[in-house]
Amino acid sequence: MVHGNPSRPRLGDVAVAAGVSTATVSLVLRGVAGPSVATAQRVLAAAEQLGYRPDRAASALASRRSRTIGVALDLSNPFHADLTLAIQDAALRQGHEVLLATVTARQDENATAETLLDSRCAALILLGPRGPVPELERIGRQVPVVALGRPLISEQVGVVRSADDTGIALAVRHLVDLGHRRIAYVDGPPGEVADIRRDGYRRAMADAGSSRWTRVVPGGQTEDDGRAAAPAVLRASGRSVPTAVVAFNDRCAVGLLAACAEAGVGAPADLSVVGFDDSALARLPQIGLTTVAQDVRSLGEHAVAAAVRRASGDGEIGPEVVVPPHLVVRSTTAPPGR
Amino acid sequence: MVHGNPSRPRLGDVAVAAGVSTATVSLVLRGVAGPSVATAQRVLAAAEQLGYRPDRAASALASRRSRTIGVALDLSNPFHADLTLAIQDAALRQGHEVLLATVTARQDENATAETLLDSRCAALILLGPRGPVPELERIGRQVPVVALGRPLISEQVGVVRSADDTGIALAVRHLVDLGHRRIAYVDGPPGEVADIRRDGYRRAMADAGSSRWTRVVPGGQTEDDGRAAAPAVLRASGRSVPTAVVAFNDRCAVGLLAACAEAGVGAPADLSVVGFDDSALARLPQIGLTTVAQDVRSLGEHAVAAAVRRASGDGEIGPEVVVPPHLVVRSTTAPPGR
DNA sequence: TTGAAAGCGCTAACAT
DNA sequence: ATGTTAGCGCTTTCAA
Repeated sequence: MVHGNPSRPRLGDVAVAAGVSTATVSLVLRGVAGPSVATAQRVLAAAEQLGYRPDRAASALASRRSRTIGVALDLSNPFHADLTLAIQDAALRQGHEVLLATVTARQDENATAETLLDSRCAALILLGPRGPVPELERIGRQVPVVALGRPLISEQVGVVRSADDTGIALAVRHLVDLGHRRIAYVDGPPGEVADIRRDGYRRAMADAGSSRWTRVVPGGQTEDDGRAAAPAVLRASGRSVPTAVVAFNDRCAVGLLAACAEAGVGAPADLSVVGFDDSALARLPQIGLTTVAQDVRSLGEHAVAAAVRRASGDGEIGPEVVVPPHLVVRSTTAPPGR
Repeated sequence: MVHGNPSRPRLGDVAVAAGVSTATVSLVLRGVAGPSVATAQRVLAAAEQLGYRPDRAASALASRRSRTIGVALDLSNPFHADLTLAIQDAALRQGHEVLLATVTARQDENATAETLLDSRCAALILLGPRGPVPELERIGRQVPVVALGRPLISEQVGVVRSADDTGIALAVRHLVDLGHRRIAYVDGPPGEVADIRRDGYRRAMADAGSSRWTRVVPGGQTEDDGRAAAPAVLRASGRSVPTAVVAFNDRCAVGLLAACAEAGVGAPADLSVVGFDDSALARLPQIGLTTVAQDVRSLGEHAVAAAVRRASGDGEIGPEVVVPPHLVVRSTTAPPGR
């Protein structure tokens, strides 16, 4: 880059301006005890006046650490946007910067993590990582890693997640309270998250005394998956058709809703539908999806805290953090018709 | 970070393994001519075998440049997600990495750009930057900057954008063809983009011979803004009520649609609505918004190309790139009722 | 074709 | 309380 970066001021420039050594400037700027108040003020003034900004790359190189937290997300997932915003906020409040990298068809989870690694992030937060555990552990051996939203047991990887089973139970209980008995569940993509939610569904149904009627329909995590699940949900006749459905997540629920509407099955008149995440999607007036809301703020806060704790190596690494979700009732649920 | 980063292999390690100097390894790995094919192969093999990955920070520090493109986006804007995905793809194809940073309530455009700058990005792509031009130029003096989606004239800032006026004209023409005459426009937030789209609306109306009836209603760029615009759109009685509306963007259109529906005004039966962007929002079956689609792929490609060109300093910087949009007709437009 | 050596901008002992 | 002096991992002249 021949580009005209009029070489921004460096530590040395500040040192000269303040009439001290670079070491002193470094100490002052990092708030390390030592320099006298007088020099500190001179240095601060000089830095301010020159518009000095430390070079993270150089700093990271020299100190073998950084205050940058890398986040790997899937931009096509609206819920990830919410999570990331929360993480960014929490990180800023805790004095850290955030760098994002997105998973795409061309750049898988691994490559995304590597990109972040190459930029010397102090720690990585992976949103809903789907790759094999050994893979995650491999990354975890190179840098502190926190998996957000995926339950897994590993020394190498920190975990922050919502209580998915509780969340599904809230949804089922809500439907049961409305009078529903035949409540189906549209499954998610293979993985621990789907396992927990599915189990949560089965247990909640059993707890509600409705264990005789359960139905798990194959689904997925995108709108298309939800759409594809519709026939299986609506199939069968008479009393065997569900009056309500809990979907793996909001996107899935939205696809399901669309397909049902096309089939002449309206929500909540003919079918109650509950989603999971409370993403921006669910909040759209046109959708108005009753859904299990994950506490995004708390998840972000804990994820950053865990990442920082692991990165600084002090204190206990601590067990996984499980955040309770809550139900948000909107307009896709109602008492069963007839 | 005391963390157990088992110090990944360094250039020196590869050099030792291959029995050459670090200088040679550096040359080979960067594909610089010089080393013989034989040494090159040995080096490549050694690097591969050790799982060597260059340290971007060190590399950037030493070479005073990087192959990382920083993108500043607003995660709460679904269209930005689409754009970013396209940019990521294009960058990868052109051999560059992408780092993202999001604008939030706490971290404004400026701070976001600085974060990216601190990580030594070779260039910045700002998605729909809203800050004052001098501000952008200040950043542009420090690093090559490309503004995506905002028309502005400046030596310091490259511009890649859609032909917004043409886009609006497509929308108006579509409505006119359907038989609409009273077509209103819901404005966007203050700025060049809104100016161009508004002018496009006025011109298109004039071209359609409908210049006598025009109406520009204050709006904005979020769902709430669209929602707030509804009363003004629906106000007035008799023949003075519009039969169709073009909104500044999809989010605005979606909010407007919701408010209209609540007021008993259905689309497209009572009112046709056209959005702008063709974001994921518009594609939702529940929304099915007729909208002006920006060519995301092309915009991303050009933005990256412009950023790289500016960063490498070779070739002409070139004028702004304007990409033609096209109309996507879905289900919120139809001939006027009655 | 290859290697030696001097930095890039910063941090971190170790001196003073 | 402050300065000196090595590096961090890489690139890049300049010599060989």
